[in-house]
Amino acid sequence: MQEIPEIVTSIKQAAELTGLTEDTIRYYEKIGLLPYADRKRNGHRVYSREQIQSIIFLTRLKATGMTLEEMKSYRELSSLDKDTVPLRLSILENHHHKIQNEISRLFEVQKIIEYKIDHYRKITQNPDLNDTNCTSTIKKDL
Amino acid sequence: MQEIPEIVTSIKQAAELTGLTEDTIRYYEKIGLLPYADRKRNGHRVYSREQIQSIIFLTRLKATGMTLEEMKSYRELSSLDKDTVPLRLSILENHHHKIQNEISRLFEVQKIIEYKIDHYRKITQNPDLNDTNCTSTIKKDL
DNA sequence: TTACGACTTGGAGTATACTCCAAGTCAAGA
DNA sequence: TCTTGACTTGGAGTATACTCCAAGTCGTAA
Repeated sequence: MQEIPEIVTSIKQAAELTGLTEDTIRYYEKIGLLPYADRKRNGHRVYSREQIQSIIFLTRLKATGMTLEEMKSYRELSSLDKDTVPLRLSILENHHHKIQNEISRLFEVQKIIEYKIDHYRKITQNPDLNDTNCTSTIKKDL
Repeated sequence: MQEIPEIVTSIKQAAELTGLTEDTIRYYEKIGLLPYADRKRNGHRVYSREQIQSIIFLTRLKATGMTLEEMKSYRELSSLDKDTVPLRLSILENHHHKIQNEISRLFEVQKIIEYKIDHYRKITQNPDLNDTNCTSTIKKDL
């Protein structure tokens, strides 16, 4: 992780720090996922360290399968008052739950893939094995 | 998981068994991800148990983020001869690797979310806490 | 025989998330 | 002053993965 300066003075730098493209950052602002950024006198965007960190957090949520709309709801609530804390909490809990399921699913598929890899390894290491036989076993679930 | 009959005689049933919609199954066949299915005399699609299982395996790969194009490449290789085994193997190994990374990423985000949930819980359980203080800590990375 | 329901086809339309472009502005250096 | 480069905007275009629709076919039940 790069050091994030106190103030980020160009969209290019913001893109580098967040891993998004400049276009994507502008797009996120356009659809209201990111708040309208402050501009310099010449109209160029400026970001505080906190803003950059909040963008990075969004990219993490995105990486876990949250849609832009869901992130938007969450962000909109975050900028409101105390009353929304239970709502924010439930969004996070909900998402936590989804990720847990996702992780379980991934582990299951991982096991299936490992089983297949094993079969293919056996075939390559022992070319005398009847391929028809092996692949048909594998082909059962492709 | 439902029992899969030896022969599945309607696309509706195939959809129920695989969790896809009828339209999606037709779409997959249209783009060549699924082989052209046998038809009854009236033109309706029929599937063997093995074909249903292979569709289910595809849905699992998809759930792990494999694109339709990647699945298509894999499937096309699977229907070819022994020479493609090393290739199939490398596709699987590659994907296995990707899923491993994905799982690590998910765990990391899970930790961040747990941290936030914790903070929000503290706020709700102790309403006397200065909210401004707490949310600002959280808001640092939104 | 006619109506009905379950399917068929090709093709158009949609949602999501970008990605690209043209035309314009502004500040700094030659 | 002119050019260059980094940005700005609104809007159009693209990729992926469906999703929907109109028109037609087939087999059974009344």
